Amino acid sequence: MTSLDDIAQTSQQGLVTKVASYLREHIVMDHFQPGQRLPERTLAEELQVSRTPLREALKILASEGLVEILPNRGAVVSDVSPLDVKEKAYVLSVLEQAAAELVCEKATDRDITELQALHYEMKAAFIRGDRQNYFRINQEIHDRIVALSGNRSLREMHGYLCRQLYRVRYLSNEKSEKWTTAMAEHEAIMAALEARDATRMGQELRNHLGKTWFKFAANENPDAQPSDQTDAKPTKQTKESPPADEQ
Amino acid sequence: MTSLDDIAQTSQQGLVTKVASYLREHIVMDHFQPGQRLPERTLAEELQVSRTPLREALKILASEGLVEILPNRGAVVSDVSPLDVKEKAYVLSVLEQAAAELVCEKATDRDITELQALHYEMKAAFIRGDRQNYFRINQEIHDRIVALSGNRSLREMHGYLCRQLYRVRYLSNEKSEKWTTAMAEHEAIMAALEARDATRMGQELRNHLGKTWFKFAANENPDAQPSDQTDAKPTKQTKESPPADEQ
DNA sequence: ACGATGAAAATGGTATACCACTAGCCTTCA
DNA sequence: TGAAGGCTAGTGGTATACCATTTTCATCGT
Repeated sequence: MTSLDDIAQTSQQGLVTKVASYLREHIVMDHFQPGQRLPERTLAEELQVSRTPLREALKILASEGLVEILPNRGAVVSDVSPLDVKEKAYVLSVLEQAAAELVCEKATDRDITELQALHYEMKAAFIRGDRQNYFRINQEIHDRIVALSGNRSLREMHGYLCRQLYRVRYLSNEKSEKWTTAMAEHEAIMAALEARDATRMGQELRNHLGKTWFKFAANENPDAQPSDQTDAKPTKQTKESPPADEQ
Repeated sequence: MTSLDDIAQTSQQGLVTKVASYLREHIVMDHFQPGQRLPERTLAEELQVSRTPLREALKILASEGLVEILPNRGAVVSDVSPLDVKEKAYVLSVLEQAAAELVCEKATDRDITELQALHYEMKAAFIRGDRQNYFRINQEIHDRIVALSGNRSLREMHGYLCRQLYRVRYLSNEKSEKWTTAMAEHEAIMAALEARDATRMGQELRNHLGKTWFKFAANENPDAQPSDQTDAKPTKQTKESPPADEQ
C-alpha cells in the first residue's frame, strides 16, 4: 500500500499517476464511504500536493467509474448499486469465459502447471481459514487466466471491471461463509483447464462467477429480488429458465 | 460536429467535457494522424482555452485509450496497430454476442420491429451505394442491440471499444468493397433475432464481426502475418465452418 | 569533417491566484 | 412565527506563472 509519504517527494514523473493510484487503492479498499465527497483543497493538503494534479487524478478516476464528478459540486466516490454489481459481474463472466476458451487453446503446459500451483496455494489458504490470502490468490488466479489469454484488450477490460468490483468483492468475501462451494467450482475449473476443454472451462467459470457475485448482490441488498436475467448462466442455454422479466 | 466556437464561449459547466468531446470526435474522425503530437500550448490557443482544462481533457482521452501520454513528452494520438484491432474486435464480438443473447430474451416485439426498420434503412443505403449512411446506420444497429441488452456496463464497454475502433472502422468502410457479404450477414442476424434464437444470433454476430474486422486488419497492414489466435470466431463452434482461417 | 558536449529554447508538470457557482444561514417582511 | 430573499463563506473551474526535463542546434575539439 502506498503511503502519503510515497507521494509528493520526488517529482520525477507522474505525480498525477501516483495520486490516482493512491486514491484508487483507498477507494477500492473501501477506506472511503460511497457517496463521500472528496473536497479538493482538503485532499490536496492531506496528500501534500497541489490541486492541479489532484484534479487530473480525479478526472481519471471518474473515467474509471470509481468517482463521480458532479457539475460544480466536485467529486464523490461512486456508489455501486446491487444492480450495478450484477451487470458488471455479468460482463466479467462473459469476459472470463472468453478468456478461458483462449487459454485452453494457447496456454503452454508450463502455464497450466503454474495455475495449478496457485490453485493449491489457494486451497492451502482455504483450509487454514486464511481469508486474506485466499482472497488474494483467488484474484490472482482469475487475473492470470485472463492474462494468459494473450488478448491485451480483454485483460484491460477485465482489470477495469475488477477495479470497480474489488471493494465489493472484498467486503463480500469477508462476510461470505460458503467458501466450500467456491472451492469446488475452482476445482472443476482447473480440471477443465487441465483437459483443455474450452467449452467446459468457460461454462464452469461463468457459473462460478455468477454464483459468487449473485450471492453478494443478495447480501448487500437482501430485498433485491433474485429474479433477474443479468446474472451469469451458461451462454448457450436454450430455454433453461424463463427470463423472469424485469423492466 | 462541434466547432471551435461551440467551445470556450459559455463557461457554464464542463469546459473539459467539451474539449474532451471535441478532441475525441476529431481523433475518431481521423482528423489527426496516429502518432501526431498534441502540444498543449498550441492546442490550447487554437481552442481558445487555457492549458488546464485541455490537460484534464487529455488525461480523460488517455484513459479512454485515444491518446497516449508519454512522461515529459506530452500527448500523442495513439496508434492502433493491426494486432490491437484484432484484439479489440475479438472482445467486441464477445460483448455483442452476449448482448445478442440477452436481447433475444428481453427485447419487446416493438424493439425488434424498430431494429428491422433500421435494417431496411441500411439496406436502402446499401443499394444506393450511400456509404455514409450505410456506415452510420450500421453502427446504430450494433449500438442499439447492445443498448437493448439492458446491461449498462455491457453498453459502456461496447462504447469504449467502439470509440477506439471507430476511426479504423470508418477508413475500412471507405475502402472495403465487399458490402454484399456484410449485408447477407446482417440479414442472417436479423432473421435469428426475429426467431429469438439467442444462440444463432450470437454466433452470427460474432462471425460477422470477425469477418468485418479481419478484413480490415489485413487491409491496413497487408504484411501483418496472420498467425494469431486472438481473432474472432464463433464461441462454441463444434466444427461448424472453418473459421475462415486467419490464423 | 564528424562527433560529442553544452547551452538555449520549447514543452510538460506543478503550484497558485482569481473567478463563478452553489449552498447554508441570517435577516426581514408579511 | 414562518417563509422568502439576499448575503456570505466555501468549493470547483479556469487561467497564468514558474520550475523541471528534454531536445535540438551550434560550437569546439579531436
